Amino acid sequence: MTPFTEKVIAIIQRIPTGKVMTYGQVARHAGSPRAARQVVRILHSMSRSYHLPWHRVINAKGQIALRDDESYQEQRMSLEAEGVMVGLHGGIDLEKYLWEPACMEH
DNA sequence: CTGGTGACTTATC
DNA sequence: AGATAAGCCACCA
Repeated sequence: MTPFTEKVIAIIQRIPTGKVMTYGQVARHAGSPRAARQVVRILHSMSRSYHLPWHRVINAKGQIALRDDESYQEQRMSLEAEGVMVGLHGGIDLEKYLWEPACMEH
């Protein structure tokens, strides 16, 4: 287990219910602003082994990263169950649901 | 070490 | 605004 992976896991586990984070944010808080893609790989690898709320992690466009897929429906359902309103295109109000661990942007 | 990869991100058309 | 291209980083074979 690498430090970066541990950080990413820790950050994702700290996402509160009803909130979401973008891959870029997770990567930035993990120490590597450009490692969003690596975050994706970690989610793929760890989500099945660890108890990670991967459905609370979305892309920078504020939409569910997955396309029309079973996993997409599952993620969308999970988010709605937590109070996050998801549009037909997986659109999510980042202004409302985006969560920043330290709120250092403002 | 080299190359491949990925649920991304940003910049250009 | 939607599509394309290139960049980017950590991990793995």
